[in-house]
Amino acid sequence: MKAFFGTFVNKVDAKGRLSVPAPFRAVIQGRGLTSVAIHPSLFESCLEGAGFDRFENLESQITDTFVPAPSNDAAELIMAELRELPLDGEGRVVLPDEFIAKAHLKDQAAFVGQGRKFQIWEPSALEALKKAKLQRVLAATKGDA
Amino acid sequence: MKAFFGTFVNKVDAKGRLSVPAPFRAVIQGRGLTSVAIHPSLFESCLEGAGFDRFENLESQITDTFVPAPSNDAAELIMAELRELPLDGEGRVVLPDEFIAKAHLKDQAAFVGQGRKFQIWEPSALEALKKAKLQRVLAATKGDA
DNA sequence: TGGGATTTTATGGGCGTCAATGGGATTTCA
DNA sequence: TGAAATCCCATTGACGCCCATAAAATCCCA
Repeated sequence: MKAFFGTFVNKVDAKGRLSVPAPFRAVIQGRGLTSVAIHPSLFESCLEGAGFDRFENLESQITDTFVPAPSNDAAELIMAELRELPLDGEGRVVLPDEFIAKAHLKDQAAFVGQGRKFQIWEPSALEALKKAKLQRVLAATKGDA
Repeated sequence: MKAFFGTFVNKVDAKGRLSVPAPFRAVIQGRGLTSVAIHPSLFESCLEGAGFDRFENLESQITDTFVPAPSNDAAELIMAELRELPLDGEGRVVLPDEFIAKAHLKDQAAFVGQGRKFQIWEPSALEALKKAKLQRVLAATKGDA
C-alpha cells in the first residue's frame, strides 16, 4: 500500500482553494478515489486527512447502542467534524472556513505525510512542532547512550 | 544483499542535479528500483538514503491512532521529510532545495557508503567528521594499550 | 604487454510536459 | 435573484526527458 510521505507547502487562495500535492493525489487516485476525507485534529492545531477508506472502519468502532458510551467519544467527535472534500479538475480542494480557522491557516498550508494519513499545518506552526519533536527524540537518544 | 560502500564526490549542478555514483546505482537497480529514498539525518548535517524498500516498514512503526504518541516521534519526523527521488536517464537525482540547505551543500556532494544506507555530505564537513572519528578511535586504542 | 578502440560515467544544456496558481464564467441552491 | 459553489481556461515556472560532450575506465588484439 502506497503511503503519504514528504512535506509540501502550497498556497491557500482567496476562495479557500488548496492544491493537494501531486504525490498525495497519486496515493488517493491509486485507490480509485476522487476525494479526500479531512477533519480537524482533536489534539493539535492542524487538520488530518486521508482517503475516505481510512474512516470507514471508524463507523464500526462506534458501538451502536441507545445508551451513551464514553468509549465512543473520540470516534464520535471525529465523525462529527469529518468532511469529504472532492478534488476539482486541477487537484484542489476547497477548505471550509472552520477548517481554516482551526488550523490557523493564512495564505499557505503544509501537507505533511504520515504514512496512512497526512496532516495540514500552518507552516510556522509546523516548524515549531518539528523542533519540539526533534528535541524529544534527541533527549530519548541521549538517555540510551 | 549488495551493500553501499566507498566514498564518491560528485557535482551539484545549477539545477540541483547530482549523479548517484555508478556502484550505488548498481545496488539500487539490482533490487529492481528506479529511484532512491532520501531524508535529512535527524542527528547530523547530512542526508541519508537507500532504496525505498528500507523505509517501507516505517509506516507500520507509526501507531495509527487519533491520539498523538511520543513514541512515534522519530518515525514521524523521518516520514515527514522523506522523499522518493527518481533517477533520470543518466543516473542523477534532483535534490530539493531544503535538502541542499540542510546538508549545507554547495557545488559538491560526497556519497558515503554505510552498508544498508548511504550518507550525502558537504565534502569539507565530511573531512571534519572523519578527523573527529579517527581521534576517537585513537583515543580508545591508547586507552587499551 | 602495449596501445588503440570501445564503453561507461559524469556533466552540461535544451525543450516539452505537467503541476500549481489565478481569474473568469457558469451553475446551483436558498 | 443574489451569494456561494463548481467548472473551465490561461499563465508560468518547475520538473522530467532527451541529446551532446568529455573524461575515465575497460576491452581487445596484435
